[in-house]
Amino acid sequence: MKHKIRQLLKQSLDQLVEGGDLELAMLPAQIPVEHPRRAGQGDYASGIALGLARVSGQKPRDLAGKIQAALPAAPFVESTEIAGPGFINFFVAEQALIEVVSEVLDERDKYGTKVIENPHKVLLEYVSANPTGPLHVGHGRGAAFGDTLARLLRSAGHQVDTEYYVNDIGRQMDILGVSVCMRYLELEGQTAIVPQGVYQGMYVRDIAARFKRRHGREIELGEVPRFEVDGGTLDEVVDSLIRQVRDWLGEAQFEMIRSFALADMVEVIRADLEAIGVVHDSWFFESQVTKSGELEEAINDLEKNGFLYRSGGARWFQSSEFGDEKDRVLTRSNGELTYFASDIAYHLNKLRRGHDYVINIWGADHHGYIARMKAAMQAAGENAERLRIYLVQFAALYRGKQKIPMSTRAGEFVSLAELVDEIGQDATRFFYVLRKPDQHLDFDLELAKSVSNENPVYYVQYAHARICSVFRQMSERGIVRSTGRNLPGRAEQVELNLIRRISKFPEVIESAAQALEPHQIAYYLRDLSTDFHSFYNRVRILDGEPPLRDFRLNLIEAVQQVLANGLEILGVSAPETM
RNA sequence: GCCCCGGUAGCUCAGUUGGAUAGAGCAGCCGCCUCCUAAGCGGCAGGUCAGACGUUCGAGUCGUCUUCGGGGCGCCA
Repeated sequence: MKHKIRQLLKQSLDQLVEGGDLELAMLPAQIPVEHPRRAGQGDYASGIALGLARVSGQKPRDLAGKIQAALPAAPFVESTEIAGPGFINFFVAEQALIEVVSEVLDERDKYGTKVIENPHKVLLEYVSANPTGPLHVGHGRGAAFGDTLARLLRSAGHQVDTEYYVNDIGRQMDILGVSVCMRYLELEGQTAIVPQGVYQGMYVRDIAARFKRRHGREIELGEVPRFEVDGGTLDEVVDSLIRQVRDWLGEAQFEMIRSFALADMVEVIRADLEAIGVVHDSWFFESQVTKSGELEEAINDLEKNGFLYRSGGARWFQSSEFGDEKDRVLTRSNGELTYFASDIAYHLNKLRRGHDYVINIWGADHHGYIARMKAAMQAAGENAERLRIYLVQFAALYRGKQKIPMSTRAGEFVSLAELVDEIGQDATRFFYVLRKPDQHLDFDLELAKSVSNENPVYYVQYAHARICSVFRQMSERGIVRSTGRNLPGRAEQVELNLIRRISKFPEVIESAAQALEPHQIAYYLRDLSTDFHSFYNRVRILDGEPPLRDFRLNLIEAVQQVLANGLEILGVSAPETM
């Protein structure tokens, strides 16, 4: 409907250009059409005349009048008016609104979808937390956001592939391996040490226990040494411990434990995600780019293009050439590659798979990496514009007023799994997505638990369940709807409000998808639910005269459908009873 | 010191790319179940949009500065 209004305005403007009242160059790329805030100002309004007034040297209201006069007639427009400083308000014909109900009932779960004019093929990477511990509440936000975004974009008509990038090699995995070794020792009745810097959480014991069950017989502990952990910085102690454990167990046995821990951890994470309905299309392991040689190729590309140099025994990438604030190390002076190096190879891999855009959802703590990653893509000869990186702000966890620190290494965190256990998948997802991504999120556990019955998600679900209930009643009373969809007489205000809201659903999907803002859907559903609950309280649907009754049944069925479509995007269930 | 995000009702947050008289939920107060689910509805009250200046017909929205809060600035991941 919005597009149709815009179309009318465009035709009018074109005519004025032809008549010499306006010049083509003055026209904006997109003609503004909005919903007036106040009732009585029409269904749609455009401030186009206000914008054009200055550049064309005409008074806004005069110009608005010319535009209005040149508007082509359209059956769905009841009337137009010039209002305020020069707005053109559009009043939609009641009949056109009523037809929206039919439209929803014809299109069903397709209503509101495929609203994008030129669909893209998109690769969306999100979560990608290191497999060194279960997901915590902070990761949950990225997971809920990313998954909802994927659903939203698909719904709007884009083609989306989702991926999880796993850092499966490097020091962190060694530390995880050592941590599991220590807990395994404990299970064998030996004395183990778990100094600071080694993963402390209970989940490490669980991994060790599963390892023992599966592979306990294959491990030869031999003489367990006394581990030296004195002196040096935290990092030095940890590195020394890794060496000691490797020497003691031998590379083969250590690798066995390390790789088991990795696989086990990945499974835990996969299960954590599944518990809130998040499933990635693919999982990409960092080791893939090393084994395939892509890592070397990537570095060669940069070298060939002349953006690498050596200094202080390390190999640097000239990211400052592309707007980064300083150059970055690719190969450390000890010969090891940084994670940045394999990240470059991975992102080149993604950009070369044939998507229009590659979208990354990163935690806000990674914002310093955007410039260097885009720099690397450019240096390697790719169009960095195709890589879109979006940040999701942190979720800080509170228990009442008490802030809960979150550290995987220290084992202090509230896991996502615990959260979902306590407040459920639907409430968890809705809570996360209710905030726009660039807003800090204070997740108060006490509150989330105590107000769980007042969570907006139940308000929306309740609307859906209530409608289901009306249809159950209808069956019980043996009521059979006629197939006609006309409304006898005039619609009431509550009905029109509801229909207007339904008619906006496609616009909301378009807007939310365009802005990558899933929260718009959540707020829309809440508003739709409000309109429905109002309507429900105002009229007795089943007690009306058959023609009116049947129209209202169609109306709430349309509401039910839109609620279901919207909840599907959020990954929240649409229950039939509550 | 530099960079990113934020500051809107007592609390948690929206605010449709600069528009008309700034909204919702929770908390508070007053009403509504003989009736399809009261996890609901109606009403009241609640605001210097952190502050200042600027841009213009018009600013919660854009710019500069100040201030407060969160995060980031490594041959860590």
